[in-house]
Amino acid sequence: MRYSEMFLPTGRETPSDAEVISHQLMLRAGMIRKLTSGIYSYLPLGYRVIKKVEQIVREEMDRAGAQEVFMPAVQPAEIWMESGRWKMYGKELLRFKDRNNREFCIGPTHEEVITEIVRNEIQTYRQLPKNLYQIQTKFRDEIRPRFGVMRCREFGMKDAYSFDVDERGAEISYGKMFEAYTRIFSRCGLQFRPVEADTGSIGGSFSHEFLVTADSGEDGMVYCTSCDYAANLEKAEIDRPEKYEVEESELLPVEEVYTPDVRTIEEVCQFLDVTARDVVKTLIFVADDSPIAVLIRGDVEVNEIKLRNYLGCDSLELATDDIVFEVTSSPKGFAGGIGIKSDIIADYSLINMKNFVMGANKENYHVKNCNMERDFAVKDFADVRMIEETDTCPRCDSPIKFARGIEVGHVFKLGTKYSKAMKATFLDKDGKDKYMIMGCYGIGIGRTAAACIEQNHDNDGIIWPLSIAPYHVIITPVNINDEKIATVAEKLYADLEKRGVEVILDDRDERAGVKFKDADLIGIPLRITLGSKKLSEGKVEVKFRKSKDVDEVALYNVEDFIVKTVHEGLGER
RNA sequence: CGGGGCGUAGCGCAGCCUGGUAGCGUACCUGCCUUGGGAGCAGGGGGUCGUGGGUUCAAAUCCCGCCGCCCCGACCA
Repeated sequence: MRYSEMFLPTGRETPSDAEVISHQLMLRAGMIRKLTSGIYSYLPLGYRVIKKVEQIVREEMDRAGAQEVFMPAVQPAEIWMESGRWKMYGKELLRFKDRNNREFCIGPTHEEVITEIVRNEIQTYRQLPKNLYQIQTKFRDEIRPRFGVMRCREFGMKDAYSFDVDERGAEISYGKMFEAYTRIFSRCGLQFRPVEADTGSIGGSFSHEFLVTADSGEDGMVYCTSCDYAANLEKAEIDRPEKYEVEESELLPVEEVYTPDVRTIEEVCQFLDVTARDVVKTLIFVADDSPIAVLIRGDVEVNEIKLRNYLGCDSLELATDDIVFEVTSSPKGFAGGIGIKSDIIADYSLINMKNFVMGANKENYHVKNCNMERDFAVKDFADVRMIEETDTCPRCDSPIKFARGIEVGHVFKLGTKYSKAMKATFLDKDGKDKYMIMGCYGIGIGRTAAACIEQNHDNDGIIWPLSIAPYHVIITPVNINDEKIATVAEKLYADLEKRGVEVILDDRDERAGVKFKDADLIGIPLRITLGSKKLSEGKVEVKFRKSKDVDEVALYNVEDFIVKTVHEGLGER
């Protein structure tokens, strides 16, 4: 395409409302424009990238045996009521009524629709397994959209759904998707890591997130320095410690101490001259309307996801001040295990604690030398804390490390959650009706492109890998008014297009510097610079955006050189 | 939903405190000049100052309501 004819509004200035680098660069490179909060248009350059990502996704999904479908964005409330999610999904589900006052939503995901299709059309095990996918616009009314296209409300997503006759089959389907995802993100030129993840509101038995490593990522992950264990921070397990008796620390008598206005762990430590490891903090939660006390060592944090999973509750939140008063008979800051009016769950971190400090359930008092069993009863011990960098790998006990990442893909083994709720059954070999075992698999398309920019940019702009670059090559004639240069540029442009190379001819009557800046900003992997001096020697320059290397190539050879470089870069032939 | 900030030309911002002809940079148009990393000079076009009301002789500026956007938190495949 001729640059002069393109709709490519690039900008020199960084838009003030863009926080992360990918958002800034997508705006500056004329890839996207915001319509309203969390809702973006893709301009031609951006849409070309999206289509490249989609194409890679299609090829790898098809290779893995999945088939593409296209489902409605607008969905009737009935199927969501059937699955139980009309109530569960909350405000993120955008709901509305049609002219007949019937309720609808805009699909944030398509488990209900696909299950509705499959249950009607599949009767026997002979028709299974099946894996169906689509690439479609989703809508999730995010509480706070941010980071441009990375966390927005309307976004393009590939979602796939597998249906199997048994657990074993479902695991094979899951494995195929896992492999396909690995290929997809590799082909997109991303550095990523699959990590064990929580299943969240989608539900199901286990899942992996594919996180693109980036400091700007919203997800924390932990990985083992020795084995291949890696998990989302909110999922990362912590082993139950061995119980051991320490001889010299015999149980001391309980002692109530006056601690006026001493509420936080920090204040308690200072006031009583102890460390946070000697203190137990007591948090009151409300799980599905009933209060529960969680005891945990003072220096570590409660992992609410783990707690929610352990309790098996739908809603979980920290108790309000009045509920705290009801349960502990004291204002916030003095809660403890002794005499509390609720069940107590103790984190594993308490197992070896003796003679610890705790709130007294009495305003302005704490208790020293508390001990479990002797002083109060714990209903159960559980792993409900956030992992720390000083912990060790739950699999092999080696040191672990933390990193941040952008979630670009998520695979779930759903089991029968939806097939049961929506009665998706098939007739098995033994003549009995059985529920299909499902899996679901998502990839955020726009987010994948944004993640790629987070990982591949420099001060001058984006650095696309060839596989998803909007164009492979940009031809930059230093002076379009120089007839010789213009002629060569035109011929090279036509020849490269003929060979199937995606090429921009920067035929604008601009100074060279302007063209260079734009070429760098939009991140085209290869630039052919045509200047009069080199041209008179029969040479042109080929500049590599990523390495900044410049190759001098003979004019007669440049077409082949480019074709070869592009093919090699795309991993062809 | 709680807290904070912002809304003035396509973009980035000043002006507001202390009311009195709406400005700067950039981008855009015309001409000259220039042509290997966002040149220079001259001339020019473009703004209901988010919106509704109030105060005032007079409101971008002061007061009240509303809307939008951004940030922090809570929340979230």
